[in-house]
Amino acid sequence: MAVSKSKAMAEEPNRRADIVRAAGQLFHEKGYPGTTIRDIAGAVGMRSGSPFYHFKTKQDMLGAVVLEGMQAIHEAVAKAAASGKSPRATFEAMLLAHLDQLLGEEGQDFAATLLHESRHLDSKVSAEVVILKDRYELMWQKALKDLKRAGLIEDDSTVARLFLMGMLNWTVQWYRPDGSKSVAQIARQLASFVIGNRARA
Amino acid sequence: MAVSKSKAMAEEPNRRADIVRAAGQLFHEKGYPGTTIRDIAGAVGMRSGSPFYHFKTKQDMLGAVVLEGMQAIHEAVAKAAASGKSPRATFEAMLLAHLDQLLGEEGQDFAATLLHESRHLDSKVSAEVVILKDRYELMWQKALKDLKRAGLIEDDSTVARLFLMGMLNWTVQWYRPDGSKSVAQIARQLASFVIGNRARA
DNA sequence: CCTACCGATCGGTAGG
DNA sequence: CCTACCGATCGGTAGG
Repeated sequence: MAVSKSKAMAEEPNRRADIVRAAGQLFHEKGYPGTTIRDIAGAVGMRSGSPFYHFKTKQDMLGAVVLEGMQAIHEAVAKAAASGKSPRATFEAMLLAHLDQLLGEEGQDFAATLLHESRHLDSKVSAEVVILKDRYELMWQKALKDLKRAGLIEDDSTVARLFLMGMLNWTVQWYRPDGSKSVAQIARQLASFVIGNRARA
Repeated sequence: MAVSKSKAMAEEPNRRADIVRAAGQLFHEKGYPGTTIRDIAGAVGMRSGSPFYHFKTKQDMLGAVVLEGMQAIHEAVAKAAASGKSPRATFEAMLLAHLDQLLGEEGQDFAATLLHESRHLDSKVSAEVVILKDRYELMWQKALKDLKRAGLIEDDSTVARLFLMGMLNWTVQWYRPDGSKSVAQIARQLASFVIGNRARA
């Protein structure tokens, strides 16, 4: 609650952002149709009619969550992809970035909602998401191509990329923050699983 | 089953089974909370109150779908596991069995609903499903152990099994029956992806 | 952002 | 399995 001084971070209460965060959490937990406006309002201390001051419809809330998740995960992974390290180190950094968005504390539910609730989007936002997703997947396809060129994997096909996405995205189903594995450990193990240990330092 | 004599297949209209099938399809398409009793009733040509002649609650319908899916996929994979072939061939047969249940025409939506809508189960059926799932996953853990013992993979840990489950179960998100890959091709490619081609005939 | 409310739809039931 | 219906809840709105 540092309101005055350098109100850089804990800014004046951004209620819209609060709603998006609460909606993301609830959409992830209970699914989009299983979440009510009253759930969301309650989670941010509002009455049931008030979220509509910030969003026109429930659909728009889903759109905001999904688009925010898409942007965040793309940005994080793109940064890792451009880090200029070796193919293996770059790949591992990308894995970590993706998992961190998906499982970490920050964008957690944005990305998870993106992956599992996108089918409930209406056509307008949906079309936008498809484009962004294609662009995102291209980054991974390129990463696989680099790994193959370096002789670290054998298969850099589209299906191989989908296998990889499956391993990454399925973590949502089993990862627990209080479990025995950290996100970084999982990323490392996944890299080894895909590449093997031939090039292991 | 096997009621009278030879009217084995196109039996007297089994309305309960019709409801389970329709419910599975709809739960998979629109999610459990997004599916209404009226949707299900409509899909089998009933009025909205009639499904309750066969099931006490909507929850019970979900339970029936999920349990049926669990049983079917377990049975199919157990059979493949016991085929007595080489570790690699057995593994590939198990992959195919799992994918066939998940993506094939038969139990299609049962298994898919199982994977994605189980969180909406109430505690009673949920507990039962957890037990069955553990038993199912044990089969896979054993398959990985056999592969490692045969020198075909390096990592047979729990997390490795979860990676594998991710690759398998994520196919629901992208597989299309009219696409360029058959289920059998995907199973084969997945085996190669995990094992590599060292032992390839 | 709240109060007060609307029409629509939901899961489920009684009675046949 | 249908007809007819119930109370509860839903997404959304008007008016302040």
